[in-house]
Amino acid sequence: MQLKTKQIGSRRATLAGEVKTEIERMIVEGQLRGGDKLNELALSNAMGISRGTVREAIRSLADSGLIDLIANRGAFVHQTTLAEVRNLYDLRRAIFSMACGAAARRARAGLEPGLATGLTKNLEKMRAAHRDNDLQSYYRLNIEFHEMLILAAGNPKAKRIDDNLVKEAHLFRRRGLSIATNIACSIGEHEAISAAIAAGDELAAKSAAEDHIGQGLARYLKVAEQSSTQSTPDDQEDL
Amino acid sequence: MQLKTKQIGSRRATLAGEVKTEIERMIVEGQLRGGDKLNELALSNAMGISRGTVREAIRSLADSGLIDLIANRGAFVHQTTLAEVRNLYDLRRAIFSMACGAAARRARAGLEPGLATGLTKNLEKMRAAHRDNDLQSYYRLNIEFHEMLILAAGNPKAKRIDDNLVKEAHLFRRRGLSIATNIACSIGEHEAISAAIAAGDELAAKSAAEDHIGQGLARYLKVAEQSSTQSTPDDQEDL
DNA sequence: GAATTGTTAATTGTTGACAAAATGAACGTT
DNA sequence: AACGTTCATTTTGTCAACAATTAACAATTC
Repeated sequence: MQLKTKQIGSRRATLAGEVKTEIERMIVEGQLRGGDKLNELALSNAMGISRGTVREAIRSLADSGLIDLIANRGAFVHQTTLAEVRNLYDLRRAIFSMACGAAARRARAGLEPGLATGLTKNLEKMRAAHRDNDLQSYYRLNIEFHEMLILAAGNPKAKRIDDNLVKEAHLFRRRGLSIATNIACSIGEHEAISAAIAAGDELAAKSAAEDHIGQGLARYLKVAEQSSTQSTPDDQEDL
Repeated sequence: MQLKTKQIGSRRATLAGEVKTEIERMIVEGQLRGGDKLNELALSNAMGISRGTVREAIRSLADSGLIDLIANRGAFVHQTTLAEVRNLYDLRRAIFSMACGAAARRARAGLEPGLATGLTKNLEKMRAAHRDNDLQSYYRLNIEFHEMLILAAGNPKAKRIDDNLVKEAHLFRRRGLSIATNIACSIGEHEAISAAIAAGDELAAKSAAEDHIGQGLARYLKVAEQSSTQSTPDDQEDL
């Protein structure tokens, strides 16, 4: 008899870890914005815990790129510039291309059963979401598509890095906008990737992936450009 | 006249930061090996500082990939497996290729004056070091070559990620071996990269870079294979 | 003798207190 | 008004102590 009941209820591993994810959430969801200072005392009071624990959480978050640490002055939410966004996308393109190539290779070798069908199913749902104008589903499916691929590459580190890159890019000015506007521009690109994977064509998968991220940057820049010229009010809801 | 020279020489910003680099050094130089536990109390005693400071240093190091954190059990030096080495090299190839492409583009645009001559000078010295069998210089020049290129890409984040990847790959079994044996196999590859950069040929630079890292992995695996089959004693000195 | 259960020692998690540095306001001088 | 100085306040850096968890080992049961 093997009972794998590791955690009753929803006990936590450590407090600091919980605080870390909470701070990360606050940043990604826009509750904390680029340039904002993370006051240790204020945070610890707000959360009802000790300052040291908050400090530990901040430190463990610092290397991800979301937070800048300045000695004796504190921690600040990183302010991503346009130039950095380009650099982040360059990195992401390189990594995602590598991942899709690896995924194609592994699929061809039979190491990723269900990947091809998973991708096509995702595509169907995405077309449906587009037809129904269901932005929320579309957004979720888009993330799922990328996740399936980068997981299929069999390179956990690549996923971790990519996740961090996405989060950091997300910090540039008003996010959200790009999502709402870019809807449905990328289904064709997804189809190209999916087809290459299904065919087990590594090179085609790589170039389709590169193209996709490149187009994504172009769309992103276009929207960022627009929103910066017409002085939009702050938008904060997102998902 | 007072120019706010707060830190002359290499004075520290914070104690925890110093401890961090010290622990990192211990790991990279092999004083601490994969699987070893980082005992907070022992480290703090050895360094003559408080446990909390050591703890903070460990936490800030955890996300780099060098250290695994297990709740309530402590911190352990990450044990890199062969499969992980392959994955790390896949990532490194993607990133370095991207970087060399960007460097070529920027060089063509005149944004990186001195890059081409820097590379050729490095190559000359490297040939000399090879001729004289000066391993130490060769090793240093090799790092310098890569550094020049990844800096010329104008993507600081790429450099940070690449540095971490190298460190983590370094953790696989006995390092050092690969360095001693692989000497001088890669000058030709460096020449190809340098030529592509000088010509401002982005595509050629990318493929030369990919080839270089790919060959590097092949060499690495060959040596790792050898050393694992003949049960070598521990080697620890390195540089 | 092997496995399970108490019991104790070692280690990590968390907290509060003190020291050092930075911030900002009041103030005087030019 | 601009600039520097002083000084109180705020905030970060470091430390030592306490609580909670894990690991080691003896005691007990079958």
